Amino acid sequence: MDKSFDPKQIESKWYARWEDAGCFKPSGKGEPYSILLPPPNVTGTLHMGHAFQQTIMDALIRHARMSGRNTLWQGGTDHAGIATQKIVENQLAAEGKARHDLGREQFVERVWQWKQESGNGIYKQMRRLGASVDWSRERFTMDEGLSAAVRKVFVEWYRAGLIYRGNRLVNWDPVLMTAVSDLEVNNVERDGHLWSIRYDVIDPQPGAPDHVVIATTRPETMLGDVAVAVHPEDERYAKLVGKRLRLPLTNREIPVIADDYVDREFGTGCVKITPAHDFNDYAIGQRHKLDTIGILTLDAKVNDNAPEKYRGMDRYVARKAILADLEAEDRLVETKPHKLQVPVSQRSDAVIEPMLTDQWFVDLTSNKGRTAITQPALDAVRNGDIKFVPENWATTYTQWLDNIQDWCISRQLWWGHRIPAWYDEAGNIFVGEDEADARTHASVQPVGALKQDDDVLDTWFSSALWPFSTLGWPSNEPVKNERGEIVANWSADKIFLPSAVLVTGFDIIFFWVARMVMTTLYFTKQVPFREVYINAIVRDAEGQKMSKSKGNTLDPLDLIDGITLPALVEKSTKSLLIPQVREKVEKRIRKDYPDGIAAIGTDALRFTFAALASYSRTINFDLKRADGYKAFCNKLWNAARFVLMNMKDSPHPNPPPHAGEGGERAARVGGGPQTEAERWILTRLHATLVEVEQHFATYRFDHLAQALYEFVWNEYCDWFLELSKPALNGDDAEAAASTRHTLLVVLETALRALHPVIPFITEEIWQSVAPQLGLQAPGILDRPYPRADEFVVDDTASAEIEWFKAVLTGVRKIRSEMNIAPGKTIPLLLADGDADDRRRADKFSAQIGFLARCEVPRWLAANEAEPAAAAAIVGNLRVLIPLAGLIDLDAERARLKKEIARIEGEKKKSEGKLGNANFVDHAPAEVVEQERTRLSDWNTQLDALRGQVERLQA
RNA sequence: GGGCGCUUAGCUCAGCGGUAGAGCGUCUCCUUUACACGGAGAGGGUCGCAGGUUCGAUCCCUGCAGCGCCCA
Repeated sequence: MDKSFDPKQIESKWYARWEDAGCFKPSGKGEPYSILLPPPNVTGTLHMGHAFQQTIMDALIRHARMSGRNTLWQGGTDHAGIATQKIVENQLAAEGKARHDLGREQFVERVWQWKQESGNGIYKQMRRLGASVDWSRERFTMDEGLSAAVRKVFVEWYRAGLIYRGNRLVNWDPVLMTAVSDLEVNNVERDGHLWSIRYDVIDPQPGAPDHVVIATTRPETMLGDVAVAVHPEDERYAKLVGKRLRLPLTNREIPVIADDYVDREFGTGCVKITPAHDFNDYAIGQRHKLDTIGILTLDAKVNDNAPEKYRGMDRYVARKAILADLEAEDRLVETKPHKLQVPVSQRSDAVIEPMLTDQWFVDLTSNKGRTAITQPALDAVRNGDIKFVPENWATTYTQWLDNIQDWCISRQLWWGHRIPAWYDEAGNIFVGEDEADARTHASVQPVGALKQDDDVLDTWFSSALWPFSTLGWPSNEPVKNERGEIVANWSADKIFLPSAVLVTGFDIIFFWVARMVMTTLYFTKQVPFREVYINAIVRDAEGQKMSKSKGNTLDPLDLIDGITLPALVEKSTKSLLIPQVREKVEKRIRKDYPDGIAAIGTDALRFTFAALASYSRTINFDLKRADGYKAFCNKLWNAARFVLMNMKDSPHPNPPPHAGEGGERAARVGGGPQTEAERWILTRLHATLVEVEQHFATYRFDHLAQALYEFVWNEYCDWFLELSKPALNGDDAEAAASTRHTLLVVLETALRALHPVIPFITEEIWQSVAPQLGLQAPGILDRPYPRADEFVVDDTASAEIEWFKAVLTGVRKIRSEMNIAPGKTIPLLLADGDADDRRRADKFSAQIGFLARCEVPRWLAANEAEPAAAAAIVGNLRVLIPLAGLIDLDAERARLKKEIARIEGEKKKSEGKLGNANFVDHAPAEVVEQERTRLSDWNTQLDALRGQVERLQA
């Protein structure tokens, strides 16, 4: 093995070998355990969030696989309707073409081509991350099988009366020219104005107002006004209710109505009502049975319902014209600055226009829809069939479902699942798997030819079916891909439903999680998953959201492979079009990464993600932490080097010295480990594995990572490896052989325990370690995940080693604080102490000498004069380092006094507690007892320290 | 407006009723035969503020302040 760990060399080879050997396919044995991969969009490349999420999932699935479960983690991607269509449209635009120039068929063909390239990029990235997904069952939301599932669901729900078509107000993106989900609309605060406009009353009554003043942020919509509303209890306008107003510019007559939706405090208390272009107004319009007058075209220009002079104007141009005309008529009473919430499309940044259009909806709110779909989805979480982790996300889920609207599922796009509905020339609707099926189920005789609906379904409609469509539903036959390979077989694969856990971001609880629950419950009568682990959102080290325009994004591959500063600047700025932004981003990158990014490798990146994955809802990704875990990988690597260097050089060099098959079993049978150090490290291994198992069960990857980190570094490397050195080189051949074996056993076990988090390095090292133990398995994946109960707990041995560590630490402290050169061998005297101390000192004398760099410790004879010395206190034992030529008397006195002061403080605290009758009476007995023990320990130490100071005064 | 969360060492974060922790950074010493991506040690925190519950509060409760997210 090389002297230091080089991720590049080892990562390249293992993934392909694992995949070729079929390691990621279900074993067919054991209890099923599956994880649903949130299918990445084919549009993109993987970002830090994906890398984080996939690390978590991969750790879980590898753990389950090694634990003997029949695991399935199926690979796949999502067609991402709008986003993908937009990308290809942009490509066309660069060629000076629009999608209509190609026509639907050719355009879709072109998207498929692009999907092929892009999807492969994602798969490559996932492989670099080590994600152990089963690629042989790769699915795509638009492949034939999944499309069949979409048609089936649509048709069944339609025939069950749960899908309907209606002319309703929807969020319309006038740039992309499609409806979008309310979840894809951001309300952004913008600076605008509030205009007050005077509408005159027709035939005013004496004593009653002859006009009203309405306030609006969108004056152009007045062309579609159908009423003015006031609050029913507003006395100012009581006499006007039922009167008619003259709508300026159009001369239309509109009524004054009363509705308690109106906020009397806002503006003048009069609200113009435009049902065709505002959601609240639409609701009022429905209540009062008002007309709707749409005044905008689908690309947000004024249409023919408006006076001729405004027709064809863009909505904002029209606004200016209208304000000017109102001003000219002296109807503009006031203009003042106003902050308002503007709905902006996440997809195009265009301002959303509420628009009355014909769309398809899933009924989630009528009695029928609620009973069939919404309520079961709520119940599944409320009754615990599905658990959220952390559990407070269940609140988010249930509150959203409690206030849900019908789901608009149609999109005016070309890329997606075409809606399986046909219209005849009379406008009748025919729904079916295909045209023939639609005709078969027709309730009326079609008039003329049938024409299929032009629209496609919301992408989430197909994603919602992912839990079962990927397993082959609804086909009863094995499903094949275009290469003729079987990718799913519902009758056999349904054992993987429900999946064990869904790992996903909180931002798609509504989009995806809730909808999967709805569809899966409805069509399979099962929950899609038992648990939902909501992973944190990855932010930069300062907690800022990662965004390209801020220049704080990180590409996981750049962390893995490293990148130079110029390359990083180039790649981060090339897609930025605005020079100022580009400059800002470049500046930031030069400041944050003056030397570029050093390669840390996949394993260190994954370990970092794990270490950061607490229940917190964001993680701030700190490169410095990643560096620390790179060092951990190197530590592990070198520990393995040490172990292997110390193995004897022969074909079966280290047969287990104790009978038994597997290494870990050998450690506890037969002669058993010969030294206490071995029994101690095996005890620590047991404790670590107990912890690890809990942390897997509770998704506390941070604790999991820390437990393994501490075991490997602070126990195995810092102590066991060091303790093994004297044993390996000592006279006791049996102890040396046993130690050699235990070094291997613990290392091999630690590698397996770590494998789910850091797969590459553990496999690489394992390949060298396994032959030493005579293990026959081809790779670490074929080995079982270690279990705590395979290792014997020996508390006696642990106590011995803890004593040893205390002695050694005491000596080291003195050496360091007294500036004794680390290389210098010093004499060591032992004084006081009890029989145990004598026994232990005798037993560990060689190790103490070796690790403390001292002569063999010698007990002070009963009547021997004690030399001036620095002392480490271990219980009743004093470990003395004679001062002569080594230590400054004053420095040692100062050191002791400082220590005395510290312990006096602790003692006082203890005495305070025990002197408090309330504490002694009320606190649990064991707490009081513990406090008494502590006090007694403080006293022992103080006595020894004070005695030592006195001796030095003499 | 409704809901959720956060505030602990210089930085990034654990802990959550009984002796305040980790990684990185800082300081000192050391190129000791696994590792300088290392070793040995040190320093560093009135756990946001104010009340309350309790024998005891960083931890539970209430209020306040600041920060953030989601929904309307």
